[in-house]
Amino acid sequence: MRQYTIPDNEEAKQEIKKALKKNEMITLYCNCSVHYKGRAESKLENGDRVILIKPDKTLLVHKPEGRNPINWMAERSSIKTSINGGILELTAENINPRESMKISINEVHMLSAKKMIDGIKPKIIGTEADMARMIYDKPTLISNDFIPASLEEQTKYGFIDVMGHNGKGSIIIIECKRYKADLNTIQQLRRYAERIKKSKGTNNIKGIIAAPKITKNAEIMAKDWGFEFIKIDPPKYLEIDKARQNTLNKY
Amino acid sequence: MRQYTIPDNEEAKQEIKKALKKNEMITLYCNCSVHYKGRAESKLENGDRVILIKPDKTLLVHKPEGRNPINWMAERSSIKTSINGGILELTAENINPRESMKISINEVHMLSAKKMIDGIKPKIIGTEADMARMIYDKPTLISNDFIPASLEEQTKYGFIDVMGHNGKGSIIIIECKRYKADLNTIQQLRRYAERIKKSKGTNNIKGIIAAPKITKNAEIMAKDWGFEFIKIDPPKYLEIDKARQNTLNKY
DNA sequence: GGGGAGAGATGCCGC
DNA sequence: GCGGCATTTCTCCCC
Repeated sequence: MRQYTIPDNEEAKQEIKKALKKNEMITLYCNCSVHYKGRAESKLENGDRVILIKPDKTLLVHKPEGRNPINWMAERSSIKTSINGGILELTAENINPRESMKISINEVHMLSAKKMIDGIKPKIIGTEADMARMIYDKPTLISNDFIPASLEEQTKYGFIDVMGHNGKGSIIIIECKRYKADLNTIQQLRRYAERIKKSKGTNNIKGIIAAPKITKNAEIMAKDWGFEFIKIDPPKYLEIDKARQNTLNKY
Repeated sequence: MRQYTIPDNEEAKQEIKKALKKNEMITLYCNCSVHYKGRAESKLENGDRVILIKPDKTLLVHKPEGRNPINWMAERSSIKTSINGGILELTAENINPRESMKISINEVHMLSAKKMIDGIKPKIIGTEADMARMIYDKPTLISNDFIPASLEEQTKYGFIDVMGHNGKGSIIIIECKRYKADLNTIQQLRRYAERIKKSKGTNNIKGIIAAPKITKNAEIMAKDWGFEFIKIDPPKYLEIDKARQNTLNKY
């Protein structure tokens, strides 16, 4: 762990070089301007920022507000340091997509660098895939005659969250949304329905939207296309655990 | 600017409290685990992380890789500190959407805090809106008879990038994409076209996709629906400046 | 605040 | 690599 408060730019440059070489996590508090050119072009005038350079050479420029970096470079960027007329310059380059960034630092308020280890991945529950699994495991959430057949089925035109039938010749396809179904959701379902109609040569297809909420316009469009909206919340921890247990108990 | 290397947890707690009160930008290098519950549920086991707490009370937990935080809380979160069995705990709460986070910190490797000022917003060029403006200013990019009428217009049919006609009774609607048009793009255009057909009672509508690239399937679907794909790149700095100058010169 | 759509979206998985 | 799509998406803008 190395820390420097208000180093002069030459000292900062040396420390950054060292830390980059060692693949350390680098944090800079500074006043800087940023130019980016690549997928678009952007110019950010002088202001106070926090710069994060990660061991994988992801570069983030953060303002004092907001969740997202105001500028960034994707991982594996090639980062160089130099001093030009007293200004500390960081340049970063990427190929594919071709992009470059120049950060002009007037003053470094603070610099820290440290080796970091973290191979841990988070467990997340309550995603759309979890919803689909819940419905697959408990089809009565949809209807008493729903018989699920496949989960997250890959078709050429996208994957269908849950697919099945009603035992009376109707194919049932379900699109899950973890928050709110919108126009896009209906279009998605419509695209699947059209593909199946075409490939199976049947009109006997029932489309279902499973979500906790739906926008007004999406509801109208769903009705227009004969789709049904069923209010279903994404699962919580315990329900998931129970469902998994049930699945395990079956075998 | 205050910096502390390997403070004990009690000292770290006091400093964090102070910095929170002063709305400073706080950075923590630490080993911690994270629990999140709200829009979903997640659990992240112990590892080395960088925690950023912004003056607007956005909280970010960053791993040594990747552009996005592995866990976060939206701005205005209410953050509290405590020590429990030697573990430094940060809890954050938000209402609307209801969410909470608990970070359990084993050891603080480094802590820094500083007041930051930055009201600057970036200028970005090369967005979809820039593309639409470019086409509006130079309609021959589309065809020799295209007469643009509206730009980025909120119609009751939706948000149509560029809309116009060909002087011979055909309505022309253009959907721009700054990178690659996909199935979604076609569906979007299709939705607009359908709504206009319905409300104007005409079939004389030409849909155009303007983008540098298009996916294979999107191209097939576009042909199915009689839409035309025109390869157009988003504008660069100089072209934009020229276009703006032209627009200015007109008035 | 809801609804709709873009973003320098990112990230994941399947082919 | 492309393609399709979810995301604790975020962010902006309009109604």
